[in-house]
Amino acid sequence: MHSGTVASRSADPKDSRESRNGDRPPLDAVSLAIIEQLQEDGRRPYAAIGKAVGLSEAAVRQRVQKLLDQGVMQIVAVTDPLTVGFRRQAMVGIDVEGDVEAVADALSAMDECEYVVMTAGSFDLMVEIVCEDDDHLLEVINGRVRAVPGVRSTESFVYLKLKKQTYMWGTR
Amino acid sequence: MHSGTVASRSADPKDSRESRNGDRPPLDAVSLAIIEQLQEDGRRPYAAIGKAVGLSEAAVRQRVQKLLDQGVMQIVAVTDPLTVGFRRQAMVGIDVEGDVEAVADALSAMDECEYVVMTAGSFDLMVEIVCEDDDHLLEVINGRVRAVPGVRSTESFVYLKLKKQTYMWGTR
DNA sequence: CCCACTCCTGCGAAATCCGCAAGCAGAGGC
DNA sequence: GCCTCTGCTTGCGGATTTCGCAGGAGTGGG
Repeated sequence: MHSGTVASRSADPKDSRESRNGDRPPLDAVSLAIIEQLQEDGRRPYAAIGKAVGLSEAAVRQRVQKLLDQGVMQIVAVTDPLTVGFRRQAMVGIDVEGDVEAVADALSAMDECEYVVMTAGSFDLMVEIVCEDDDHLLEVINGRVRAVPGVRSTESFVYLKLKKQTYMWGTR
Repeated sequence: MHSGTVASRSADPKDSRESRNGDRPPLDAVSLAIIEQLQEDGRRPYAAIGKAVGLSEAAVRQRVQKLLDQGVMQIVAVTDPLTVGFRRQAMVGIDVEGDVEAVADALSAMDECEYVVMTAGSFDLMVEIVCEDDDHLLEVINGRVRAVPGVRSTESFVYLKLKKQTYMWGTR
């Protein structure tokens, strides 16, 4: 991932956020510290986290549970797609006519779209696509993405090599 | 995140992969199933995973440990950057003259660059940048990214709204 | 003042983690 | 055939962690 919006409930497999994100209280320093701990190791025990942030084990547990319930945070395994059998990835910039959000929703519904963001600039949308092989990628981009009503044009950037990927916000 | 390369050791805070990714054995079906379980819930107990994938608790424990050690998988907390105080994000497409990989390495060294990928197409690199505010973003893009030797030109796509973000490869 | 609400602490009971040992089965080298 | 290596299983305890619940402290409303 990237940075990004997070599923509103951890049980929910997909996540297309409807609500604005600015509606929640800004998150206090202690919760930030807890998140940092879990960004280093998602399985770190609550007691250890408590020791690090100055809270009891039970308090940490309650905070973590709330952060998960609120969808502020998810604890998940992340992998390198290449080692898991997805050999072709691409970032696709999309030019839209009409309702950009509607197009974004349509793209979000596709399994192959891992990441959908509305942007300012010469593209209205940027979409990351993860596929098994070239045929699959071609089918998704030329067959399905371009077929979405409102998509005026697309430009693809096929991934050659992933150089960096982190999850460390808050840690700086 | 996105899809992406993963740190070669879970202890390592940053990750700029040097090794090719195709060098590892392709990962068997059972490991895939374990990863799927942990993508749903990074804290799921080993016994529960074992029940789901048809392995003993001890075997799951060994497999997970190996996957972590090998850097195939990481278990981490992921958040919505907006709720954690990073209000400006952008995808930046970069045109490079000379050694693309060297530029990628230089960008990877910056904390604000969350995601760096070499691409084919009208950009040589795509970089995701996470910042606190507009001033910070401006400073990073115009001050630091453009200053990297070999960067010929950049094009920025400021994030307006994140619509989707998942971590579910293998789950399809 | 009292009530409701939130957040924390402390404490047992239950579950999980973790290391270890012994045994078994399949793959490969020779 | 024999040996080794790898990986899984079963079983076992002890240390650790999780989890639910009772209780206290602080805040704000009526």
